Amino acid sequence: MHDARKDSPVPLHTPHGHARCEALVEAAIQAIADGGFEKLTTRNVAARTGMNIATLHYYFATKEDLIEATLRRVVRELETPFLPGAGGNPLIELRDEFAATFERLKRRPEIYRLLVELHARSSHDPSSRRLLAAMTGSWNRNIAAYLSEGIKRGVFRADLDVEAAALGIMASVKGIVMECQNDASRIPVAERFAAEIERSIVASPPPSG
Amino acid sequence: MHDARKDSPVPLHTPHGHARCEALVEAAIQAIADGGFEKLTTRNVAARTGMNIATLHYYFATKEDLIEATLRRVVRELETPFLPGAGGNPLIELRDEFAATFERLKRRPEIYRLLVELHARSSHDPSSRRLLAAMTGSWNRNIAAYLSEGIKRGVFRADLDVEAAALGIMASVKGIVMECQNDASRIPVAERFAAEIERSIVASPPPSG
Amino acid sequence: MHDARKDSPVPLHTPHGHARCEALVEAAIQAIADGGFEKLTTRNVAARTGMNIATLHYYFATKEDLIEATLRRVVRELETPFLPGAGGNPLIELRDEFAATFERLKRRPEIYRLLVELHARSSHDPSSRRLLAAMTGSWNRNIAAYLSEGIKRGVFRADLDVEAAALGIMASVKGIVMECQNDASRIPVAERFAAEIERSIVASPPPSG
Amino acid sequence: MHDARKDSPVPLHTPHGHARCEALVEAAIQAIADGGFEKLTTRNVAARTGMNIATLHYYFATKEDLIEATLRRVVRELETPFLPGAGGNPLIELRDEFAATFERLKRRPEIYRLLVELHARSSHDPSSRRLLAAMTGSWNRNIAAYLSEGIKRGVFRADLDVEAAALGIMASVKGIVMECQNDASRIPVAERFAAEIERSIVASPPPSG
DNA sequence: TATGAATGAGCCTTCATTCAT
DNA sequence: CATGAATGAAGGCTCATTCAT
Repeated sequence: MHDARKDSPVPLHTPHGHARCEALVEAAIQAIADGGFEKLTTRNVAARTGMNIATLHYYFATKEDLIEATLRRVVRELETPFLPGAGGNPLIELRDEFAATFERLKRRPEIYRLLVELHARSSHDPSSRRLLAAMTGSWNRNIAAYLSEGIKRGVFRADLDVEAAALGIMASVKGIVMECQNDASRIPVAERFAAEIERSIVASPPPSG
Repeated sequence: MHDARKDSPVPLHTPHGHARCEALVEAAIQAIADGGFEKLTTRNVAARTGMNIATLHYYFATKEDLIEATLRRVVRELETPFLPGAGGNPLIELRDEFAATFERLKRRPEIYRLLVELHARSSHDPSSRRLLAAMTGSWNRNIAAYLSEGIKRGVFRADLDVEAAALGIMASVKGIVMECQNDASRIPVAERFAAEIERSIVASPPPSG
Repeated sequence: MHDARKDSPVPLHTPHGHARCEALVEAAIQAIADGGFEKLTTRNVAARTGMNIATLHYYFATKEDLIEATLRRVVRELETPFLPGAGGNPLIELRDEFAATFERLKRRPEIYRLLVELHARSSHDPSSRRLLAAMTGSWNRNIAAYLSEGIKRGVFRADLDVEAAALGIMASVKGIVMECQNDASRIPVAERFAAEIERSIVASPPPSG
Repeated sequence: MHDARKDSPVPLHTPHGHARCEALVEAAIQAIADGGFEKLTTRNVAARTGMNIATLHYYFATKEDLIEATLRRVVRELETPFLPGAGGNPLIELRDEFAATFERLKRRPEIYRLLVELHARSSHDPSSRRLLAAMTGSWNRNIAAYLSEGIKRGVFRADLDVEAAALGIMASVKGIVMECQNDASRIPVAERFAAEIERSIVASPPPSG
């Protein structure tokens, strides 16, 4: 969709240069997580890496470039490896969906902070909107794919509204993130909610007997 | 629920003064909706109301004061009138919950833009966090209350995990908002998802026959 | 020199109005003593008296007017009542000169803070310069007068350089003020210095015998 | 005596940078001399050097930093080189004390304007107070040292109250400055006063014959 | 490749002053 | 007389960006 790895405007000849870009992006993630976009200054980011502001601008010509690279990095990190291929079990995939969310919420909350910031930003920044749309679109397709597959296999309810359910799963994940972001103690409750969603999607066992 | 109208630091003697404060807050809402907190400048807000920057500062001593008043206003506007009193029908209330969301999403999307910004901001701003926590807490209690009432009346499933369901409903609402904010065409799909949630909560009709 | 009591631009019909002017001037003295001219704001002064800024401007059209009135008040307060008339004893007057300084340094240090501010200000403000010149001039004449009188009476050394001594006494007073302003513990030492000045001016007792 | 050259918060790598700091400090001296602290604005100082305001802030992070450096510079310039070493003649040193004052009063009056401002400021600014106290303390010790030395050598009166005399000399110098600052024509008179002080300190010649 | 130095633009805030009531 | 409301003009400071080295 985008012309590949346009993260840095500078041709990164050396691996050293690549590493510095990564460091800057990671610093930007932390900076935004710490204080939102308002507090994101090139000085701050550069300082976090021990680099000079001018050096930062050498790698990212403009602040906007750095932000784009940062958000792209967030999105990449968020792309859970769905491999709904051959032997993929749709139910497992659904569970993984939620499990990955909860896991990341505990281990790398910054990413979700940025996800919320990305949503906020997408309302007024076309570039962010495109990025988010791309991410949401592919995520949505993945979910729809394994839901369909699950229905075909009889794992999920036959009367499932796939489109609505796909949106619902994404919405639930995002909503859970918002609900738990500032209060980790709500995670267990959210996990019970996730389990309930699964149950409501899974096909009723055939009446035994 | 909130401790009085401390929105403005200036004792508002006249209704005229009150109106100007309102105008400033509304302008701030639009400004944030248009460009996020990054673009929220006192100049911008003042200009939108035709006032002088100094006049803005006459009503709100600091930018932070204006932001607080603005977020408080958003929260107030978001407090859907739950009237779970006497004849309140829990199922209707649940439907109203979603209906109000969809309605506002169409008619006054700015408020939800700000809700997302509020979530983003709450990660690093204690004042926002408190405000959001207060709002979420009271919302959560309201939902839990009508879920319990519904169970008692036999409208909702007897085995419902009230706590998880309450969180789930809030998460769904927020998730739907995020999903539909930049793409109104997704609203109908989201409505189908909302209907599905209702169904999964409502008690199964007794097997006829 | 100045056309009398031009302290307030408003004809003070009522004693009430006069009292408020006084209050404002006193508040200004305190404000300047507390934070120098830099911190002298009309708001601050008005607040100290419980008045509105607009009320202050009713009595003193401009900030400059208030400052002038304030400095004039300081000068007036500083004019020690020299009454070198009839029975005036020049030596007593000299002692009173220093005594009054030390007394005021303890009891009303604000006035000397303002005196130093007045000197600082006189370097760049013509109005202050004129005021200070007038004060210094009359003070100088007074001192010279009683020095001359004292010489005539044989109380002071006959070979005294009156002009230099008059300047010296003023300089000493001002210098003592600067030396003791921030360190009251130096006052006793300064008093010994003052006594020494007296001694060096007084006529040597005729060689007895 | 002062703890290093912390005048600028920026590590001055180049002599060029050092020169610009000097230029800014000198411009600040002129600005304060011209209009007092009230007229001291970063814009004004920057303009006097032809620099940008942002450039000023590159060298001095805050206005306060610039002021401190400026006052420190004044103090440094005021520290007359007393070299009371081996062959130092106490009487010469006393004369130099006054001579240096009169000389500077003619050649570089700005410095004394700032000295008066420093005294005014020291009443309310702790940093200025400390600086002034340090300067006064070391000056006082120097004077006391050569007075004592002079007494020991029989140059000065044996019954001299060293402490009081030291304070008196400082006070006289400061008072002379205040007296002559706006009226250079008074300098000759002040010089006669200074000569008188010398005389009153010097030991009486032994009665000849 | 890296950085010290520099800057134009802009931001939040304060201030003296005015004016209708 | 007195004051609430309003404002034009600054003032201190920050920021993204540039450029010579």
